[in-house]
Amino acid sequence: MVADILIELGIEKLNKTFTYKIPTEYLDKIQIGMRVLVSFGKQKLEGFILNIKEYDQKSYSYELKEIIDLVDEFPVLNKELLELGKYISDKTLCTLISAYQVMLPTALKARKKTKINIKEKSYVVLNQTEDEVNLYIQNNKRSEKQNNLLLQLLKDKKIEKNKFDNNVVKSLETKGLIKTIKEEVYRLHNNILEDTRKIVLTEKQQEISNKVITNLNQNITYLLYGVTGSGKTEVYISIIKKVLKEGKEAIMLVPEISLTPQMVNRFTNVFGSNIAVLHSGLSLGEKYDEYRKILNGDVKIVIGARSAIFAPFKNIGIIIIDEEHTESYKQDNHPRYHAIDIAKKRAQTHNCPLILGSATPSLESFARAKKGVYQLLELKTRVGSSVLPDVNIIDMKEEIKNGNSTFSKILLDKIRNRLERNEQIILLLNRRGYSTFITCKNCGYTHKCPNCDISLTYHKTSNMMRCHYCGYADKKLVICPECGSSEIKDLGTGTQKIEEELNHLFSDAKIIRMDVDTTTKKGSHEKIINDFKKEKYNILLGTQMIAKGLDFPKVTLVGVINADTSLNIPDFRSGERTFQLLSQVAGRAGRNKLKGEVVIQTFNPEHYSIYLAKHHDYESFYIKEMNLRHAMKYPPYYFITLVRILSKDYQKGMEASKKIKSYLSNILNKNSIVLGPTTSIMYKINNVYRFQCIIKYKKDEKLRSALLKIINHYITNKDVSVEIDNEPNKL
DNA sequence: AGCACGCCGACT
DNA sequence: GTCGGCGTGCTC
Repeated sequence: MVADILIELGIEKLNKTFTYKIPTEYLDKIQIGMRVLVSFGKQKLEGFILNIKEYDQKSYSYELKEIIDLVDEFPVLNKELLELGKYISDKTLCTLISAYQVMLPTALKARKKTKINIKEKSYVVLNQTEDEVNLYIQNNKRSEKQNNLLLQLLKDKKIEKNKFDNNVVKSLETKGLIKTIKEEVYRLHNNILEDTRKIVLTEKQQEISNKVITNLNQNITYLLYGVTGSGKTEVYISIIKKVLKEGKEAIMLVPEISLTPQMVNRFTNVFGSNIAVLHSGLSLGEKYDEYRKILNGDVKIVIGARSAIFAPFKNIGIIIIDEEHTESYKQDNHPRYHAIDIAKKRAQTHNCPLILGSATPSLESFARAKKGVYQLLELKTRVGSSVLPDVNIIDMKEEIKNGNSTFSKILLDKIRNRLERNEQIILLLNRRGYSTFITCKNCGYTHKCPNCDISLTYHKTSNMMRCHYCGYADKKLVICPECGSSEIKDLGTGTQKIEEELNHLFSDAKIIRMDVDTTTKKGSHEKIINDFKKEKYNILLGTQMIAKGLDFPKVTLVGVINADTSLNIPDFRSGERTFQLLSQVAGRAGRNKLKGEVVIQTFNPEHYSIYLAKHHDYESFYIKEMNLRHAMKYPPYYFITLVRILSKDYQKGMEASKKIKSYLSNILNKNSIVLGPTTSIMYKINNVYRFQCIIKYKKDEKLRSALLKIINHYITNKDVSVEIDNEPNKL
């Protein structure tokens, strides 16, 4: 027998299998989906077995090598995952091996290095019958310690080995009375906090839950559109309960950022330790163990970020994707899969429902719901006595005239007022660092990154200028290198600067800042949230990471310092992003009995993304934005594929881009549109120039093969590389 | 990815 | 003459 092996190397040229002979001693153990060790050229590599077949000698003109070793006892890729990998590689135009690798935790990837072990604990158990042991104890009056161990073992059957003196254990072992066994232990345990809050569903929540529950054996995609604070989680819990009762399993995705212990705790309260949690904060060993809990059938629920969609359950009863509009559900590096897409595929294979939940669904999803592709479920009101907060929009053009720059008078008054009442405040500024850029007042020179050609951001704490794209850092300029002037000014405002101003304005207030710079250490994110919740601080100031899912009952004021930062990004989704962001932060205010208020500062008060967020009016926003998308031929009316061309050489990159453009325009359908080539918004990152062509199409059966041709053509080109991004998040 | 083969420049 | 540069091609 021989086996077709897919080698661990993730390059296009090796996107095929190699055949190896199976040594007879492995014949009864070997299975498709297992990892094996093979010699490949001069090197030893791991690979996945994709096929096992009879050895037909005449179909090979060369001598086949033998498999060196089996890596696994059981397949790491089951039938479903093997198929799913093909789907991913087909959809995202990646190699099959990278599709398989992305589905697995590091411990189970085919890779010669990284070995992550199963953690084991040693226990001692009796090695003879109870009668024999009792008899021994009778006759062994001299050794009290040995007798104690045996007596305890008679009672408890199994005891951790290190609880006893090693000499005692050893001597009993040599006498054959006890033996040591090893058992797997998981590195992570859900610490279940007792929470007596009983979940009582509102009438509306119950209705929605029932609707889904009555169709649990159908592959329906639901869009659960529920305003912030409407209690979507309670609905999820009630549905999962039913799914477990039916003996099936549940996958729930939440954005990485809202995957906090508090969030998980709401589930452990109901489901105990029946949950595996998967997120990027875990160590490789911990991730492996959470994964093994699923494999071993020890849990029926998995809660996690994007990659949890690959949880190897065998009998999925429901898939839930909360905050479905979240960008990070799409992986932004190769292979660029979208978790919603994978979820649909898996829900189909398991013939189960998929629920997409959001207060601000992506236009694509809402459009599908309107068309009836998804079934729309709505939660229009908040739970209990809490109501949606009042939103004030402040025109900063007016404020500037009155001499107020970063803070409007109204926002300052309201902050002061909350501080007096001892209520909490959240302030959002979508830009980290101290100032956005530094300019010479005399000649207009701006300090830019030499690798990426974008303005460096001043970080006051380290007194350095930093590039937020490549990490380049430089000392702050004192003298302009162009004209020698010392009239250097910092413009634009980052979170650091706001923090400083707030400290100055409200010297009694305790302020905590949360952005990428203060949350790099493991657990720091968690600590900030906890401390704020415990009211150790009055004001939480942060970037968009504070917008999602957090629930602080004492917050009655949310301020958006500059709503325009996300609006001014040249991307067709910037309006949608702004609306979502404003709605999400506004949703942080007044989540309890205390009424909340929101202040949005902007230079574009007349922009629909801003004034419609004031009225929490998603539907009007949807209509307005859809008209625009229709007129401009953007999603959801058209599909978009981005072809990105990368080169260290500007000229070569541009030339290749032009060739690609003309090739595509010629070969694609007449009603498909090819835009470009242009330089990307970030036109140079880390000294690599970036160009792009955008393809807009409704249906184009020639697109796939055309893209494959382009990829294959540029594999051999050492100066130019090409990336394809289907349905890109960002242009 | 790594490693061998191969064909041109400056060196003990 | 040869050591070594890295371009090209192959790995069951």
